[in-house]
Amino acid sequence: MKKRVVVGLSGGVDSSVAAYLLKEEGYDVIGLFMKNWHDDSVTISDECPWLEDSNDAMLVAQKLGIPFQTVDLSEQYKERIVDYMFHEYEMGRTPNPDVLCNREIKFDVFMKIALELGAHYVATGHYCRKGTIQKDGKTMYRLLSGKDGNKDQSYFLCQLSQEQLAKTLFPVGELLKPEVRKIASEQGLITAEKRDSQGLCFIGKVRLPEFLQQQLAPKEGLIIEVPEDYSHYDKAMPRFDSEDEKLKYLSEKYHYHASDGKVVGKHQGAHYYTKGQRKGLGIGGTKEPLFVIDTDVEENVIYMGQGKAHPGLYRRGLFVEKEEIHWIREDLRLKVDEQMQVMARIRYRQELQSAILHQTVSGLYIIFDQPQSAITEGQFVAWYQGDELLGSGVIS
RNA sequence: GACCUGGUAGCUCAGUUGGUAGAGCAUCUCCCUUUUAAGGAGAGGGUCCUGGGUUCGAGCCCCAGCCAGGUCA
Repeated sequence: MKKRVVVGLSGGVDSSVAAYLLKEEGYDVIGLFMKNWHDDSVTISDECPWLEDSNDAMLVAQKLGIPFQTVDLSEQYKERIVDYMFHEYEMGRTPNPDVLCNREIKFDVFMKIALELGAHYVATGHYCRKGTIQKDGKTMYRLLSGKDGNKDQSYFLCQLSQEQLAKTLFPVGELLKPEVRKIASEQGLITAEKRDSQGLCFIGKVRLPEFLQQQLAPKEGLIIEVPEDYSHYDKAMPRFDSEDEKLKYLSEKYHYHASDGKVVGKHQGAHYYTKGQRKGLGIGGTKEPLFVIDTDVEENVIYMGQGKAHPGLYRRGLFVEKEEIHWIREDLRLKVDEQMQVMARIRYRQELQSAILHQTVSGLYIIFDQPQSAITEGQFVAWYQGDELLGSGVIS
């Protein structure tokens, strides 16, 4: 009896090839396209993207001779992703909807539908790999980075669980992008030359402030430039009575006040902006570019610092609340006071950075060897050892 | 009131001994990228405060005025 796999066909080349490879391996493959969003008014691209994508997905399924269906998950998307997104921005944080999309939609709602269709596995076109390891007689699943270092998408799957991983296949993870395109081309798949998708996975490219204005009303506020020699930056590292105090100190955020700098302009809402941001503030006249170093949605003030090297941009550490700590490798979960040497990233495609995890009663501190630029609340930090993504959490 | 300094792209400024203007930042576009950022490349943009004058020719010299900042009574 052939094992059944439901492939999430997105209408792109990666999932197309994933479906092809599974079929070649002898699986009973079903193609399923999910529609997540149908409000085209906020997208930048001219045509209606999902219609074209679903059509391409269908043509690929036809070409491969596999059954094809479309499911409309836009309800669940709105509840679990879009609402969360607005809420996070409203609080002045910067969410990562695509990480949530995988945890909540593709590998939850979608996966359940697949299982109802009798599937043993769900497969996607993600560039990452799954491994297994036997431990105490149990099989543990490992999430490994894609072989194509340039396309590695393990970060987007950093919130998956063992249960989700158990039922998942990543057929293109061992391939490089050019190889995927070559296979698609050889098989005459219509998506072979199609551009890689970009932007939010469910909407595509949007102008963020415009998109957010649907629910977050503009309100004018001040932009303040904080000088490089702001008094709190060059404080000498104090002595600490305990390890906890030191961790706290290293991950502490700066708390600015309007009097800490000079007014350089106005903005239309602090919740439209994120730390590290350079474009879109419209303030010129400086020698070096201005970067957002903090946003205060309570006071509706944006703080900026001049130059890539501004001290306000950098911090040695960050904190993840206890209930936000997620271990894919549950067996490696740290106990209070334990530490672990890892490589970590605080956003997609950031080069991995050497860091040490410190588990405390209240949560997990991550202290980097090198100060990191624009550590941003709401984004996910993911930690690795070698190829393997061990766990992740929301930066608080 | 007198004197001084300055008024050049959206902003901050540079412009050599007079030969019809430049840099950074901002903006826009493209590239990169299934988050938000960042990063890379390119483009657009100027009645050189106004009015006279000198000169073959003035942003640069002269005169008057206007505006801004400062100094002195």
